[in-house]
Amino acid sequence: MKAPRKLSMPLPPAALSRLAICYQVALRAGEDGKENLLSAQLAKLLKVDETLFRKDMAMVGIVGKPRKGYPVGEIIVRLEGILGLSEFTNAILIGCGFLGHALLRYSGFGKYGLRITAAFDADHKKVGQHIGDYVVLPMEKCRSIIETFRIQVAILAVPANRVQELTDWLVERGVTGIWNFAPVQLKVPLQVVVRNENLAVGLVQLIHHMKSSRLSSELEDLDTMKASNE
Amino acid sequence: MKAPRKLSMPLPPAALSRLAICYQVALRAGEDGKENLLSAQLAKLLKVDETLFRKDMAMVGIVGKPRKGYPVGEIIVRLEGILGLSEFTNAILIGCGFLGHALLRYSGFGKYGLRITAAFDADHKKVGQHIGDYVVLPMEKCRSIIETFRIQVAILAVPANRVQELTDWLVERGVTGIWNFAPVQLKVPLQVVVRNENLAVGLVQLIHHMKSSRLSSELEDLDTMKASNE
DNA sequence: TAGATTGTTAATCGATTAACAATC
DNA sequence: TAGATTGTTAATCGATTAACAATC
Repeated sequence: MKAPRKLSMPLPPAALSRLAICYQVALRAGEDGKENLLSAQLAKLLKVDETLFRKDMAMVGIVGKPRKGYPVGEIIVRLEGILGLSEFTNAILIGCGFLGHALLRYSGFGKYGLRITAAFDADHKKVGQHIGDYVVLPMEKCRSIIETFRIQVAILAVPANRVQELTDWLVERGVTGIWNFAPVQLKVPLQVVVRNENLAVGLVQLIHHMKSSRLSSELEDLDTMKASNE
Repeated sequence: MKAPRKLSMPLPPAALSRLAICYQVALRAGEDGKENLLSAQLAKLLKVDETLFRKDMAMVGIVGKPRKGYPVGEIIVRLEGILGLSEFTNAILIGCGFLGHALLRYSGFGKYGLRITAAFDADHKKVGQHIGDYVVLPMEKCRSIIETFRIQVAILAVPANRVQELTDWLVERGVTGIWNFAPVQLKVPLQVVVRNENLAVGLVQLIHHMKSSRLSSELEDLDTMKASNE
């Protein structure tokens, strides 16, 4: 067996997202009482080739047994380590509009190592409002919270025209990770990591896939017609 | 010049998401009154190599002028065609919880060719509620709306344990595109296109990037220290 | 004209798949 | 043992980058 990669060695981004999904699937299978999963099953769910899936497992040091498959428990434990889910990361959320609401109410982040420490909004009408377990704080408090809790990550659910300015401010105050929900490409210094959650990209992909798959099935129909004429 | 690809020829997925982002950036630049953009500027925003960006432009038949750059107006018009944003797609939204709320309130989908025709919820307590321009309808109405408006796309913001069953039902009724916001890998027939908007994947990527970039900067520091000792 | 910038072809790189060996 | 399934090495494929030519 080849040595699995070290804990913090960066994983190829494509592999990383497959592993994140694999973790989800394994969690769910564990809840259903499954103890082992075959690479064929998992690969089908993830829509990847079986071989690729096995390579991913090998890469993170998860070993399966021929005829039994991969142990669900070990997938979960290993991936928690590799994906960095076992240590908590402190985050703040800024922007308590409808999207901010939804994010604050979503209880699933904890499972992925993210703890939302506080929620802020620049709109004083929103300050003081209760959202789930949170009370919306004014931006004036933001600085001290960042310092006190050593906040590393900011989740930005603010309007597109505010987000760059806000980002600059946060970066100056030491935030090194931005989870950006506005459809804007942020300019940040090299040491800051930005992840854009850009719904438009998803939407474009969906529509484009639909159009091109419709087209290709029409072409197949044509082929079939031709073939049946011959 | 090489011939640009035909309208519905499928684009490589990576290129597709770059183009979607490019479209966003161009829209914004247009609003700011910019008439041309240099490949260097755009590439920097998209965090890709300039050459790659130019290849993307060439692929969709957008031509720039040396020393002037690419015309913003043409980027917008061309990409609207290529990305399929000029024809409308009818969609329904199912699940009017906090996330569903946020999606219904978000007015930006129209710009990307998606029209949300109606919103549904299985919970009768939610039925009748007003959310933005919508009134929540009961699932019983879903079937007739799908037929009447020839709905192709369903946006699913329902709990994870319901989403597969709902998907099966929708697929039987002719829906061919699913925009899934639950963290579940859906099983669908081949002709159905699924796009998962999986926040966990984004979160894992963000955290992993932060950890590995922190690590690599520490390694650099070590290198610098070594170098200065020599 | 010279220089900046676009456009294209060739080289590289990394990710995926195919083929096969190892193991239960 | 035979057969199914995992694990690994080699081959392929596609995407990105480098080098350079074309153009304003």
